Amino acid sequence: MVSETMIESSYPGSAPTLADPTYSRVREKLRQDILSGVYVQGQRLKIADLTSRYGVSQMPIREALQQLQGEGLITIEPNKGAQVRSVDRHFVENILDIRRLIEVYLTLRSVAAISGRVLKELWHIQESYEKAAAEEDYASCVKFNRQFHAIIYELADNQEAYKIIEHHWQLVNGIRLNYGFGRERTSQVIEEHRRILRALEEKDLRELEDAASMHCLKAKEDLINQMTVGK
Amino acid sequence: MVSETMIESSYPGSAPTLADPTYSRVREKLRQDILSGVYVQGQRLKIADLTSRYGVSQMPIREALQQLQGEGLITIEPNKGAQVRSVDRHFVENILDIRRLIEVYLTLRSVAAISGRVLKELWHIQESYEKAAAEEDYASCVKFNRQFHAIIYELADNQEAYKIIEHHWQLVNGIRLNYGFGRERTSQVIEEHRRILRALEEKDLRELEDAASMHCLKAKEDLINQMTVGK
DNA sequence: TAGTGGTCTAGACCACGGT
DNA sequence: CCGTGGTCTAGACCACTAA
Repeated sequence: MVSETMIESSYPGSAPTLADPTYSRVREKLRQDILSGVYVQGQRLKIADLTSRYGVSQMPIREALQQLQGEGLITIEPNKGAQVRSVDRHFVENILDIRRLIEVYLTLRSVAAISGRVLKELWHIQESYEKAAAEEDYASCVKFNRQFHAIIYELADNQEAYKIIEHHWQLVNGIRLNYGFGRERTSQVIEEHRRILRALEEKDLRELEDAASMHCLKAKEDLINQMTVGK
Repeated sequence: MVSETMIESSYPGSAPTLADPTYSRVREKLRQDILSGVYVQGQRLKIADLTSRYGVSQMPIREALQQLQGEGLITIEPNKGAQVRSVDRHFVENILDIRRLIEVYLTLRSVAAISGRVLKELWHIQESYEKAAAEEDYASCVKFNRQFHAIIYELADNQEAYKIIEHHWQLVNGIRLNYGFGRERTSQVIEEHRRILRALEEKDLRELEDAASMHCLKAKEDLINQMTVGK
């Protein structure tokens, strides 16, 4: 019997668990490799190569590739296989434009369902964010930021739209991991979130739309900036 | 029953190379069955049942289910399998709201890349649409409508956004197959397309935004109306 | 014509959910 | 504890692409 060597499970003898199946590990490894430039733009990802490199069979490789295609990191052309897509400025702008459309829409829709209890929860998360920011604990910042928006978006009662956002999250997150945040981004985020919260409290739709839109535009600006600096 | 024209490739523009693979046939059959009410809302779709019903193994069934989940027709919960989702008013509104956001955005963005040659082509398609409408050839209407928007959206240079639209197209199309169009919808579409074309010619962004938005809103209104009548 | 991709079968194993 | 879902392997076949 051939033992699994290239990609290891948590411990010897433990089969792939639901939490961490093989295709998931392959996907994460591939995402990282693509974003950090191990594969050059346009490079073909051959199944045979990947199976031997990772020591797994076709299926998990295919699954991982499909998912990465869904994120937009690679393209799969029929009968030609997978190609690494260049994660360039234009591509990132495209993604973030879509995010902005949907995030503004969801934020506006959330107003109808917002309650005092939810507002209190949001302010509490905001507080945690600010604390984490002060301690330069950026991992927590990312977590609280996600929670903040997740709560709002779930109130908007459009699961389909929310799924699209979620879908792009991993990708943007992956890019962030490579390029980081701008120095003053966290303090900007704090201000922007506060502005959104105040508009939510007042149920001022015009202000809320502008606040949410600006929040996305600033995020886009920062990420694009980090990418050009990082190069 | 179902005409050959409705069976199309997943990739717009390229002909299906393989004679419909198994997962594709299963997917189409399932989509039709769900939309026409063979399965009741919330019903579990068990793999074992489906494999014996269609006489194929697990893989193509899984593939089909995954794709239908992507369209939103079913939900897949971890360790609980697939459930039929109710294609109700709320769900359809959610989808069409997203479409509207993206379609308006793409239409506005296309302005920068529009040329006299493209405009001529669009007017030509519009002419074909009107002719097909006069002859009550609705299959052609659907085709020309799709071409009309496809040309505009491709000019907008945001493949990611376009993919989202394409993704929902099959679903909306499937719903249309079951409920049809409102009696006067085609003549409304003609007027709406003409308005969009005129705004494109004038490069009047404000008018264009309104025209595109209204076009989507009217389409949504019509579909929702057909669904409530059809019930 | 060889290489590669796309799909499918058959069988195996583990993990989770409800009886 | 059994049914079911989720995943993986191994091997096979055919279609398409490119040399």
